[in-house]
Amino acid sequence: MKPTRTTNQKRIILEELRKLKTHPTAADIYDIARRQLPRLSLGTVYRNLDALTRSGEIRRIASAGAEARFDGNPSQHYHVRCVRCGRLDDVEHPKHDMDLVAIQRSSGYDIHGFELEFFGICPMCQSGDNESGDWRNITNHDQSDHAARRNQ
Amino acid sequence: MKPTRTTNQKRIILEELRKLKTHPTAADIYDIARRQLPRLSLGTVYRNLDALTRSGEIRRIASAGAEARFDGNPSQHYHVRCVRCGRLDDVEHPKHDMDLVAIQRSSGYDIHGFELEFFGICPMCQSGDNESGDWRNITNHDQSDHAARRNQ
DNA sequence: ATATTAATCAGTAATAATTACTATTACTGT
DNA sequence: ACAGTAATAGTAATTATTACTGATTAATAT
Repeated sequence: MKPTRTTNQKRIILEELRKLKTHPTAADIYDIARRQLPRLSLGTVYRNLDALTRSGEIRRIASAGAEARFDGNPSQHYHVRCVRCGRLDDVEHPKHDMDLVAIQRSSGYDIHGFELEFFGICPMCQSGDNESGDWRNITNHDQSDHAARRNQ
Repeated sequence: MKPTRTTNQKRIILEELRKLKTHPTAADIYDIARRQLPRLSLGTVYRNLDALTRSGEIRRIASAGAEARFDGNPSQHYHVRCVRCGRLDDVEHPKHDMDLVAIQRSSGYDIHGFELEFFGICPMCQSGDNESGDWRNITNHDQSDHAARRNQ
């Protein structure tokens, strides 16, 4: 019912995202995929990332107010985010067995799943120069760092 | 070292947020607080919500690409989000004891805490008209619903 | 109480991420 | 080959959030 053509653009976006161990933004993927598709448009990247997320082939990772990150590995696993620089890593998953049924009962929601994200200071920032205090107890990037990462 | 004055604006923003059981956006709080402070500026709302979040008096709730939500209850508890309409509720917390030390060891991060968010379809959307399929397995609002909620 | 002064504010402009729009391109089925 | 339509590139628009500037105002010391 939902038409879904496998276009070159979609295929390459998915391939490139799967190659990465990191969790890039839409703009990151745009930069990378454009090496193979010079005429690629950013809108196409967003559209395909949405479609791939909806079909469950990738995951869209929630983050506070900042840009969305994408994860080529759709299987259940968790993340750690650095509250200083915004870095996002996978985490060895302790395999938590949430009682989704109980939550379903108490909330009335039809529960599909859950997201678990740890936050703290990454190794680089621990040993680092970044003198600024904590920023948004739940995440968010240091503007300058982020800009730097993006413009390199 | 961090100067923090108790202004009328900050006090009322905090009071109003605490009164609410819901998890409003900055714009929602702006609308509400303006009933007492007609000259209030949206920038002031953002600035104070940031400050309150940093001081730990409130919580900022993240979601990918969507607006930030704020929670007047800073104590540890979890949320459910409706993937159709974006509604966000508190959840009876099963009191999970995460082994933060283990994650700290395996990740190298200095872990401060974690976020746990469930997602699914809220009661209203279950019994509802909303025919659109799932939208972003991790959150995000149905535009029209959201606009409607906002403009009422 | 009053003056001082630096934090905060209102108002507005700017930024950044994302989405919407439109004419064109390229699959797909006949 | 051709019609029909999904998807695209390019661009404009929208939305949330942040930055800036001159005016206020809460805290502090007189």
